[in-house]
Parts: sequence; structure tokens; C-alpha cells
Amino acid sequence: MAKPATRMPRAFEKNTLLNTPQTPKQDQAVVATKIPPARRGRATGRVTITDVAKAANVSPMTVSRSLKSPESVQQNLRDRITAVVQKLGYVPNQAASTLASSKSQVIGVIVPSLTNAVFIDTLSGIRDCLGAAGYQFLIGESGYSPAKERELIATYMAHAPDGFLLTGIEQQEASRVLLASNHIPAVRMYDLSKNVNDLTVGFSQKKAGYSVARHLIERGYRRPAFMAAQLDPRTMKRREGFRKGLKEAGLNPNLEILLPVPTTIELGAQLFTKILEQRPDCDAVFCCNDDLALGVLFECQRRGIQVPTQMAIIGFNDLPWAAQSIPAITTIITPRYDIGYVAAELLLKTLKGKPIDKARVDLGFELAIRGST
Amino acid sequence: MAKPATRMPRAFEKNTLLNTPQTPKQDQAVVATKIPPARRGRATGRVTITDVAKAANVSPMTVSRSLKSPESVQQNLRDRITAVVQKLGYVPNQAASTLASSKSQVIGVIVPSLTNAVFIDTLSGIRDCLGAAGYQFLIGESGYSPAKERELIATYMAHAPDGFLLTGIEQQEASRVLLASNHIPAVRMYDLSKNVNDLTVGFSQKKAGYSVARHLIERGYRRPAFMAAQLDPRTMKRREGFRKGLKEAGLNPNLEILLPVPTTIELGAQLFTKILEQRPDCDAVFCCNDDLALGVLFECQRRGIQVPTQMAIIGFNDLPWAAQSIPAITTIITPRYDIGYVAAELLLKTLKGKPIDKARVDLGFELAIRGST
DNA sequence: CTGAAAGCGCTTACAG
DNA sequence: CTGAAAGCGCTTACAG
Repeated sequence: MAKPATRMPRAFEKNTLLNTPQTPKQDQAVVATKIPPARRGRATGRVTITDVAKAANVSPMTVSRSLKSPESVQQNLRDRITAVVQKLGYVPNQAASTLASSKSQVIGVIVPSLTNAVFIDTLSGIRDCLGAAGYQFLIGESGYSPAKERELIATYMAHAPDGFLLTGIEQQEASRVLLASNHIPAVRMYDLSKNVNDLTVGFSQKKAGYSVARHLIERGYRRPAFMAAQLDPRTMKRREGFRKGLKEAGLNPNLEILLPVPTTIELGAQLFTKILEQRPDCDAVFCCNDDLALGVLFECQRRGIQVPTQMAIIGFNDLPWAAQSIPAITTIITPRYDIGYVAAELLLKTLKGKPIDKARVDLGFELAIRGST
Repeated sequence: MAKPATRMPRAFEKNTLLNTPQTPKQDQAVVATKIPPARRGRATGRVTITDVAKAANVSPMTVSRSLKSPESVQQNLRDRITAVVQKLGYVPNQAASTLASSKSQVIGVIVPSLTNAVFIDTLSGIRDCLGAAGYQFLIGESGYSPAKERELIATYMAHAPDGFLLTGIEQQEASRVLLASNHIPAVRMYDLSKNVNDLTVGFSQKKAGYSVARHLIERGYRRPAFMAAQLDPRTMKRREGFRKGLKEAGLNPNLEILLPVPTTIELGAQLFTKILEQRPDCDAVFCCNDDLALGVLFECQRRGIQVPTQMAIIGFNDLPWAAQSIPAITTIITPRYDIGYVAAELLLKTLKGKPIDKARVDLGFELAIRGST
């Protein structure tokens, strides 16, 4: 910590923000007309609800009501207030609102990774639902670590989020306590709780793994391998389902390669190489993510292995390249946008105190059969 | 708007947050020991700075100082306060802090798209720098629209962000005014302002395009095409540089296909097909993003076109598959993590009032020559 | 180095 | 339907 920041940092004054001609007239509506060169007292210089109230000749409370529940204010007053709000460019101060109401309009969202395109789609779903309702987001990356997840929850606490959206159902005890003792609701995504009253939105990871095994067996493959990096609980459940399917068919489920590092295309190629060294007669690979699968496909091309005749490849998630590669990659299509959207809906209902008809929402998955099997 | 939310929504009480045994003892440290079953007055029930002050037998101001500038508080008081903070599980109320200090510890970050992996890396850089300094982020997607960007800035205004990180240098007039009139500093990324006093961190998009042209020419290609979707200003500057390079070498720069839609692998294949229809003798394609380039590569495989002998492919950004595909794709490596990190550093300096030695930071780019040319 | 007072800009909880 | 008062939990700006 150096010197405390001054109100108008020197450097900022020196470096003009944007190189522009001054004060264009047509934009006045968006901007406070009252821009004081210096602040009065401790005020920020921003237009306040009191400024609006004075100009509209009503009390601040009426302005507040007019903004939050217009139907509770007389038409004529409302119109007058709306006009003044426009004219002065009033923007409510969220910090003051949060302090007074203890509602922050902020939702904490924690996903394992932002580099995994899967969760970006989920964020879009969340944003489309809760963003429309006026919420903002604190988005955190747990790096697949429950401890980091707990730290993020604790950090976000300072901002008093109204709710949380979390990934997976394996939170730390401390995370639960932190949320419960502050009465903050949370919806958990990408898996389904055994307790039907828990708020969870996802699909059965185990069934997804099982369906992959069934597909390979039906296609006649007999020596399939399982390849996983990023050994999060959901990946391990897929594996469980996959093994179950193989065992039921009397196949050996033990050709596996598991590595607790992020999945990448490059890693897919490397792990595939190891599998071939271990079991040259392997005839199929189930990859826990499509980037691994693409790496396997590239390695097959490099080695002249024919897909799918000599080697079958199945991925997971239907990332953009899976449907485009030559051959296209058979994969599990996961409802990742919907998971975000539906989880957000569930949280919104909870925040509004609306009844929840179904707390555990199974959105399913789909096996997309393509050229690689 | 339905009924106003009640403090403890019914649904939330019915659906227990997480299915757990109750009150584990080892987690007490993280949680307020004082969890009132009902709130007293308007209070939230959270531990406040006054609670800490009483328990430590000092004034609230001393607690505040002990937390924000420990060196200004006597060692023994500080220790006492730290212990109480721990014991009570005190978490400062950010809303109160923001209201009193008009510093929110929040930064607005606006990128064109989150589905483009490019900007995810930039966010990582921003987080690694400003996150360490205790800032949180409001992250917005402008969809490459300056109007949407302005709306986001306006929306974020309610949260009184301390600064903004924006993408590109083509903001709307209204955006500039909004920031300037509220004295909010902004650093702009991915391009360089002509004004050396503007805070910009990026590289010369035009030079990058030019260097691609030079490379193709040196390799002996004579009928190169330019393929772009997502026609943002930076893409158009690359095009400008590319055309300049071709013209200097006496080549025809007019084999172009431009489409104002998001780039995808699939689109790359489609646009390439159109290029071939238009000019079957085309011998190279410069794609404005690596996903287009991968689509072109797949289409070449489909058609039996040899890369690079019959067709050269150059992409942009060095996305994960570019180095892995068969053949690997020649591309421009852009410093996207660094752009975020350095822009964040610059903003941090500005916020702290530290002197800025260089307001315009050119981080350059690198041409990675691979098998596809 | 420490503290008492006032204030940030809203909304709650009452009154009318 | 509208408003005056009080308070949310911090930090600023003074004093000592």
C-alpha cells in the first residue's frame, strides 16, 4: 500500500481519458447536467434521489416508490418524476440501496473454469435469466477446488450477494455453513442431489457415462479405454457409469488413464499415445471432454490410424469442433445453456419467495452419434 | 413485479439449502458466532464494525484503521482487534464502505464476447492483477456493439465502479461523456490510440495484417484471399494492413469475403467454399480468427486439397487447436493475457494516483510459422 | 495514535 | 397514495 489514493489522481488528469472534442450537446440526456467542478462536502457530485425529489416537488420516498413500484404512485406524480429523472440523468446509488434494504441485486456465480467453453454457455444462460431481472454477477473460477470455492464465497460475502449459483454438489462443510448462517440461498448446477429438496439443476453424469458404454458395445467395440484429465467429481461419476456398462457386457473396464490436470487438445494426443503403448489392441476411447477427443483424432491422423474402423472416439459436451472435424466426433450433448438458465430461474423464484414445484431438475443429455464411432 | 420479496422466502425455508448434518464445530471460525434467530430492528444480523469495536474495547474508527491501514494503529490494539475479527467472523460491509468512501472496489470490464476464447485469457490477466488488489469485477459482453457497450457502462454506473477496462478504441461519444463526467478512469485494450496520452494497451492490428501479407508473399503465394466474419474495427484494421502488403507486392487485394456474423469453425468451411466458387485458383487464405482457419482446414480435408502445397491457411490469435491440427496452422500469436494484465496495472496506477510513464503500451504480436503455409 | 460527530444516499416502518 | 423520521454500517474530517 502506497499513499492513499487522492480523489482525482494526478495521472488521470494528465492522461485524458479519451481523445475527444468537449461536451457534445446531444448526449446531455444520459449525463447529469449538474457536474460540479468540485464536490460539496462529502457528496460525490452525482445526482441523488433528493435532487430529483426537489426538482419534482415531491419527497424522496415518492421518487423511490416511483422507481421501484410505479403502480403505487399517482400517474401525474410518476410522469413528473420520470421527466426529472431523465433530465437530471439520475442513476440510483446501488450502495445506498443495498445498505438500506440489505438487498444487493448481486448474485455470486462460481464455476470451475472459464477456459472450459462449457461454463461460458452456462453463464450466458444465467445472464439471460437473471440479468433481465436486474441482477449483476460476481463470477469466480474455483479451479475445481472446493477450498478455493469456499474462499470465493467468503470473499463475495462482503458484497452481500442475494444468492449463489454453484457448480457441482460437493461443497465444503464451511461453504454450506457460510451460506446457511447468512440465509443466502444457493442453486447447484451440473449434478443432481440425492435429496429431492435440494435446489439442483443438471443431469445424471453416471447415466451419461453408461450410455457411452452401451453405444460402443452395440457398435461392436470390445477393448475400449477411458481417458480423463480434470478429475472432478462429475468426471468420476461418468467413469463410474462407463465402467458399469462395460462390466455388464463382460468387458474389461480397467483400461483407464486418469490425470488431474486441465484437459487440452495436446494432452489428448499425449494420453492416447500412452494408451497405445499400454494396450496396442485398444479399439475405442471415451474422452471426458471434447478437447481430449480432438487431440486423439489428430494423433490418429498422425499415425495413420483409421477412425472409426480401427479406432472409435467418443467425446463429451459437444464443443464447437466435434460436429465439424473429419470425421465428426460422437459425443454427449449437454444442456449447458439450459442448466444456467433453469438454475437462475430457480434462484429467482426462491429470492421472490415463490413456490418451487420441483427443486431437483433433471435436464438430461443426448448422445450424438457421428462419424467417429 | 410480483409481491415484494419477504426476508425469508417460504420456498427457501422448505428447500433446505444443502443436505447436511447441523452446526459442525470446526467451522465456527469462519462464521459469526452471533447468529440471531431474528434480526434486531433493521439490522441484518451480520457482525458489524461496532460489534468488533465493543468486543475489542476500542472505537469503530480504530477497527476501520486497523483493517485498512494497520501501520497507523498500535501493535497491541491491532492484535486485539485481529483476534476479535477472527472470533466474531467479521466481514466488512462493502455497501457501507462504498457509500461512505465513494470507492466501490469494483471495476467494470467490457469485452465484445465471452464465447471468443481470446477475451477469456484477457479476463484472466485482469483478474490476476486487479483481483490481487482486492477488486471485484462487473463483466459485460458488448456483442461488438458500441451502443450495447454504452448501455452496459450506464447500467454499471449504479454500482459506482472505480474504473473501466474497455475493448477497442471506438467508443460512442455518450460513453466517453458518461465516464468523463463521473471522473471514472478507463483503460482501453486491443488497440493503440493515436493520442499518446490516452490509456491504451494493445498492438498494431494493421501491422499484424501487413506481416501476414508479407509472409504469404515470401512463401510464393500469389492469389491470397481474406476471410472475415465479426467485422469489428480491429478486424478491419488487419484487413487494411493485409491489403497494403498485397498491393505493395503488386498482388490483387480484392479477393475478400466479409460477413458481419460471429466466427465459427463451420462458417470457415462455408466461406471457403464460396471463395473457391468465386476464384478456384485461390492459393492462400488469411482468416481473421483461428476458428475460421480450422474450418478451412477441415474443408480442405473434405475436398482433398493439400495444405500447404495447394492451399495455404493463416489464422489469427493462436487458439488452442492452431498448434495441434494436422498440419498445424500458421497464425498470429496475440498477447491476450498480457493485454489484460498490463491494462489492469495501468488502471491500478491511475486509481492510486501513481505516475504513468507510458500511457500507450504496444505489446506487439508474433507470427508463428507452422505447417499450413 | 485514537475517538466523537456527522454524513454518504438510500429504504424501512410508521403515520396520516 | 404520500411524507417525516430514523437508521443501514461504514469513513471523512476534525480534534486532541
